[in-house]
Amino acid sequence: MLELAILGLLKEQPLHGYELKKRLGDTLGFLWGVSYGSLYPALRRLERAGAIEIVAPGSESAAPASPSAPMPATGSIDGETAAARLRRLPKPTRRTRKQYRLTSRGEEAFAELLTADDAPGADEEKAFALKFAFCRHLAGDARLALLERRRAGLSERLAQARESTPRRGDRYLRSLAEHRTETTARDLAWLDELIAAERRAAHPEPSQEGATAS
Amino acid sequence: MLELAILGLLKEQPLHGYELKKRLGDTLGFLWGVSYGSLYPALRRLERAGAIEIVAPGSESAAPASPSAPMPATGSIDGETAAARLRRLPKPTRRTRKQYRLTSRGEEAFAELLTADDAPGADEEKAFALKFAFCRHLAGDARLALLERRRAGLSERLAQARESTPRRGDRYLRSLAEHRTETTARDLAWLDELIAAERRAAHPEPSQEGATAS
DNA sequence: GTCATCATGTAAGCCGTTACATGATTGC
DNA sequence: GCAATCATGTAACGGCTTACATGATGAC
Repeated sequence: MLELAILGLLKEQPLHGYELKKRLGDTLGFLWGVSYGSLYPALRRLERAGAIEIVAPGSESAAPASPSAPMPATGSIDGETAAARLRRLPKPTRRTRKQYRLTSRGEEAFAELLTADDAPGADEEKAFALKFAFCRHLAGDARLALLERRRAGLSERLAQARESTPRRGDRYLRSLAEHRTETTARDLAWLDELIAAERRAAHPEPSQEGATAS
Repeated sequence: MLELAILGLLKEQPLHGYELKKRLGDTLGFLWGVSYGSLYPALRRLERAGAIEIVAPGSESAAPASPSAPMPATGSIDGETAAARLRRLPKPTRRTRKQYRLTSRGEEAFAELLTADDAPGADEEKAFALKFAFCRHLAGDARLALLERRRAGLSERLAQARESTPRRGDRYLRSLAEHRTETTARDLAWLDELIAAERRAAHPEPSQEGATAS
């Protein structure tokens, strides 16, 4: 899971650990928080596995123009602090940091992780969310497969819930189960929309008028 | 977490590990699956801590009439198998099993776990769901406090999401974030209903007609 | 006597966490 | 020089999983 996230972010641009952690919390933050204690070991694992490599420290200036956030996006900071922050712009010449870049092996690994359907149970939720967050890197059919696999899982869960839920337990437990069932149903509806959109994108506008058959 | 679930189930009736696991998957199954590898060690921990104790093997027949599922609830089993299953009814005289029962220390521990507000982050979701599932054992005000703590957490999360979500990322990431925001909003609405219901139950029908002031 | 089920447990490992230790760079 | 921030790492531990090992009981 963590490795998928790392590879996904590094695919966009080379980063060092510290920055990586910030991005992780920044763009995928709503999924989960990563700590250095797991991030750095993960980076070393990935490096040993040949999925990522350290960018030669000399080629730092060769990096392409930063694709996002040229300004620090001053959120709720008072003017003074913001000004101070602008004054000490990073001046990107830190020597000790290790910039990592995805290798071609890493690209493969990323694609595999993104395509693999991991065993059900466990974090299914998070696993799907993470894959979905990166699914722009998938081909149309693979993306559709991902969505439909998830759809199948949710659908089964919903069926089970509908079958065994309503009776058992006290009023709180029932309310909880009911709420969860509703949530699952909504997730399913969301997925259906996504799938429909993908289908539309795949073969655009096959019917101008007339037959609406399957 | 696991300990709370165990104590909660044992509060209702004495059970042995194997049965406990079944109940866990049965009534709380939608929360998570427990394996023997964690269940049995947990039972030993709880026993050593004095929260539960083994029921004297002689007093087995003293158990009250089984409160639920007098029939095995034959789901999708063909007639033959079902009949066979009925024929070999448990005849509850297994010698090797260890029936556990909650002690008064266990009652206290359960109450504490149910009342404690565990540090944010982590599984917040599951932690709340579990507590809520057992919240019939709480006094009205404590239950209200639980709901309101959760409400506060969700509310903050929603605010954060609304602030930082909409811009960043590609269309998939945005769709995901949006869907999650909606889900959070619905969770919040659900909680509001629950809280309102609790309030109504606490001081019932203060207004017959006229003033609807706060 | 053999198989399925009931029942309890241990060992190894995964995946992450917190807390701690260290050091470079920069602003003041 | 001092503090804040940037940056990397290690150690210890937590909680849970899978896989394995063991054995009692009852149906046939």
